[in-house]
Amino acid sequence: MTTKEPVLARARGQTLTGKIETALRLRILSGDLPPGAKLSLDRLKNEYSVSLSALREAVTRLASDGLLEVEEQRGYRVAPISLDNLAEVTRLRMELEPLALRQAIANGGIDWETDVMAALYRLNRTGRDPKDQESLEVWEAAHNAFHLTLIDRCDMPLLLRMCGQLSEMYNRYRHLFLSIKGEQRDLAAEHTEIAESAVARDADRAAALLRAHIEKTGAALKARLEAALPGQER
Amino acid sequence: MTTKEPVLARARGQTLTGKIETALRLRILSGDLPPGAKLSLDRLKNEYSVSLSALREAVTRLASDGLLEVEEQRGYRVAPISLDNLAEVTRLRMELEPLALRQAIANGGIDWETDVMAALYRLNRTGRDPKDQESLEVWEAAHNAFHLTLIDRCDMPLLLRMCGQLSEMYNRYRHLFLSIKGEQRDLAAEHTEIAESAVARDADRAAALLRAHIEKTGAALKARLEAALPGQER
DNA sequence: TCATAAAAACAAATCGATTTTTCTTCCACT
DNA sequence: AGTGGAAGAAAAATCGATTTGTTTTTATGA
Repeated sequence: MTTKEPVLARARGQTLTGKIETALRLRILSGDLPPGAKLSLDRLKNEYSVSLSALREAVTRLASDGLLEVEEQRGYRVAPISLDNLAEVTRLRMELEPLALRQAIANGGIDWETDVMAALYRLNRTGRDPKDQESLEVWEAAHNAFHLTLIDRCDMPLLLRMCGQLSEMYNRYRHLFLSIKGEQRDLAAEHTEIAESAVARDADRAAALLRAHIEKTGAALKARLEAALPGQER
Repeated sequence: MTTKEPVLARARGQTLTGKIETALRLRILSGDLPPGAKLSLDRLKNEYSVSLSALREAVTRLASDGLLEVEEQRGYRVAPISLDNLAEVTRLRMELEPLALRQAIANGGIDWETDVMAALYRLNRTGRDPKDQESLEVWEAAHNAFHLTLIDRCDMPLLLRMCGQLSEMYNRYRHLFLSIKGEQRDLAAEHTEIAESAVARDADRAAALLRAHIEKTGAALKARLEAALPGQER
């Protein structure tokens, strides 16, 4: 549970609704609002000191991003998690991100190549200290930026939006279930290979590597989730 | 421009917001609210005799479905159309629907087969009379139902939502630019082939046929759109 | 004791009015 | 004439209160 004033004040230049949306989004992605939890609009309204109208619009937007589920006349709840859902998100990312990457390789020029290598450099130079919450956030930001930079030049707004939403759901699972300790992979090597194939215009190889990268992360998450949700059937 | 009372009264059991959403959605898809048009919330509020809160939530939902675009502090406008957008929608449908179809073929049993053949039968028995607006609507409903039935059993809610949104955008282009007169294709034969391959569990063939089917429609629409938007560059 | 139904409590949906922001017009000044 | 900017108008965002619908509780009859 976070305090309210700082969170709302931080995001400037936006509309109030946008600020609340951002604040709630962070709480959902971080697990502060756990999967399946019912949202009391009344309570949130007081917590953030806003009117129902603003709050209502914020949760409507979050629902459309798949972070909340809405039952008419019965309120909102945080989107539940499940093995099925994780499998679908993984599967769709495996299809869509390589598609976007191929297009980006076709469209991108020297600027794009530069951006990719820059994002890779920053990511590989960013350390993760399991004990330091802030370093984890910085690493995640760099990781997200790297994946986005790879595909950003695909020039397909709808596809980018889909990939963005899927990544967001993915990050929630990662926050909830993936501690760094268990990681046995050389992530840096994987990222570097992907970036270098992409910049070298080897679309087939880059797409295959990206697909495998997503699949591996998905498998790791699945293992953790299975351990955390014992007895639940597919 | 439609009258208000009947439209809102027709959709029962829903929340008021839901009714407005449905009414506006129809007007956008039919072209009654043309691409790029600015929405005056004030005018719509009076037109439908509802409060701003309800209307606001309705347009927020439509925006999240990609039918409206929102600029903060500056209002909503109907999503514009373009060759680029049409190309992206076509491309994504070509990727996603076959993916869903393969999964449906893997998952579906005798019930699914039956549903597919039933939807095919209804579609092929539904005539289109260019002069009769109602017959066009009936045909379109049958057509949508057929495509949805094909992939419904993929058991991937996120994927189905994406396909649904893309189809919706597609149907808008069809309404705006595709008269039946120019159609030189044997649509019934295409649909029949797809359905029969699917039911016969020939996933590769069914997916390829569906992909080609979408591509052909996309090409036809592109030609019409190019004719209608002269001088506009890709 | 259980089932049923009325009623009280609670929460979501809607409303009308107010505040804030953006857009437009018009005037002063160079 | 052209630029800058202030005043007014229009539109979006927000608010607090009311209405409508859902859930829970309690009382009644079999």
